[in-house]
Amino acid sequence: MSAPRVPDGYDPSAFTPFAVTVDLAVFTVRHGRLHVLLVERGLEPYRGAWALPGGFVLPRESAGQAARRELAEETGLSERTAGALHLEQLRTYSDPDRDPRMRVVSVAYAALVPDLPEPRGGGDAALARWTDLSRVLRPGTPGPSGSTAPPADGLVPLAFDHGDILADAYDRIGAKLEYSCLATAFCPPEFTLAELRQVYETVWGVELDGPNFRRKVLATPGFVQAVDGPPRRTGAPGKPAALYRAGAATTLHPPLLRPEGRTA
Amino acid sequence: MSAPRVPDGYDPSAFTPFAVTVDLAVFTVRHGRLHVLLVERGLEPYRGAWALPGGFVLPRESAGQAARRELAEETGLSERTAGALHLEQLRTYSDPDRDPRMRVVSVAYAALVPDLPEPRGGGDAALARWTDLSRVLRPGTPGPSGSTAPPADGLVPLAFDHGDILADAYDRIGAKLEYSCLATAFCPPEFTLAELRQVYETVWGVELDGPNFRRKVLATPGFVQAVDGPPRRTGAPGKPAALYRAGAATTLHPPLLRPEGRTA
DNA sequence: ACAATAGTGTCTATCAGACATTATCAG
DNA sequence: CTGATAATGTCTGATAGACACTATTGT
Repeated sequence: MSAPRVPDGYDPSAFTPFAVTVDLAVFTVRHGRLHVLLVERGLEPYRGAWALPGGFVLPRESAGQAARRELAEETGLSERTAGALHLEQLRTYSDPDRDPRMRVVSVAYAALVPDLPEPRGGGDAALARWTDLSRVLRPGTPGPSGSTAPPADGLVPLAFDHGDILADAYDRIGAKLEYSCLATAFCPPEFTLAELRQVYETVWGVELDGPNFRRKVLATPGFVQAVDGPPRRTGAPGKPAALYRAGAATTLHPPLLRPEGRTA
Repeated sequence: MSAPRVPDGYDPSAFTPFAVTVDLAVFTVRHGRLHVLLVERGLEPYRGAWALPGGFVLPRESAGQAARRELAEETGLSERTAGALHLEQLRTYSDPDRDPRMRVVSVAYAALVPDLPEPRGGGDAALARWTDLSRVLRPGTPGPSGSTAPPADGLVPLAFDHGDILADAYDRIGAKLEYSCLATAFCPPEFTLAELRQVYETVWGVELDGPNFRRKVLATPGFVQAVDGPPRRTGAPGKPAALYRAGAATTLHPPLLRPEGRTA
């Protein structure tokens, strides 16, 4: 609760001080594979290990504002551009021992961005790299496994409990694709239905039927919006595809369920 | 992030100290209506106003542990009994001005409990009351409205941003009923399908067709599990109903969508 | 011409919703 | 018997998935 509702006589200022940070799981689709933005740690502990980008919440900031600021810093984008990206609070991690130095609770956010150039911002962003998710996470990972991720097989281990956070984030966006218009956040402002379909296929790791996907998407009012301009594009063989923009809708009714009921 | 990944030379101990609390939105179904557990504040600010139960996270506790401890205290149940109740992290509220006295971030949890006796625990629980949700929240509330809830029409205003938290919690459980087995958490250990159906009807505010509901629930493996004992119950007229227990499944595939696509 | 991709049309098994029917209780 | 509730069965319109087919491009 905001105000400690405590028995009268209790000292309301006797609270335990915590540090509060935000951690970001920034996803994008590159070359048909899901990637996540990671930074290399320059300080102990976990020096040299990979971690999710993030940082402290400042004295006059909400966690959401801190997350958006960090997102702009780490991607090297302007605050204005980063402000348009999809950012969503995931959950908060508060295990007393998640940071060996002090008591830190971290509010995790998931961000979805279209395919961006390699991060080349100043300062922190210089250490940031897009990493293929399969190098960090096994697709079949049960998600919120026990505590800090164990050094699994060929995977790159992440600092702190960031492996757990990343697994949770991956689960969440996979589930949200089913009942929200979120997939458009992975696409550039104008996109083809094939590109949109590939977002689903990449995140879910399945193949979808083109015609059926088209029918479903176009039947959902407000999901996408046709661009009337010249209906062509790309220099590849095949019939040119029509372009669409993200529509006004935010949720899908009914949902676009992934094949084989695996929500786990 | 857990560890501040900051430029070398920055002092990692120069973090802003926050107080961290948990707030609980505890729901139950009483007399066919959705109720929420509220406490009356005995201290300023918002003295005498109603608020969600909650309290500080202790030095060696996770937020989840704190939420479970508070749940036990406020409901007057034993830690053991409360440990079996459904408790789920909602999101974290961190507006810098959400508490006028100091910087407090609060991790909100939603708890679902079967119909319990009026809370009569010691201390804090003495101030707790089950309150009909319609006295606090308009069903058509857009949920995460702007900032702290304005003094709406005939509604009881809540302290701090607890009106927003409660609206978010209500949205969440309504949505979760669609794709999870959560509804059984509102029921006693053994329940009839009519009781389970009434949970959906109460939370969604709709009427469902009995036979179709039955068909759908029984067709979902692991949702409910028949109790082989005497298939009777209650002293009311009508054919006695068979009893069921919650099954092993946790998610529903495919989901049980509420009528009239209103997820908003 | 051929391969490749976009888009249209069709068929079918399945499912949700509506509702009739039967079974079993209390009074 | 009457009213109420549980449980079963039936029908129908909508939908998802599979897939054939046409249209338009690059090579």
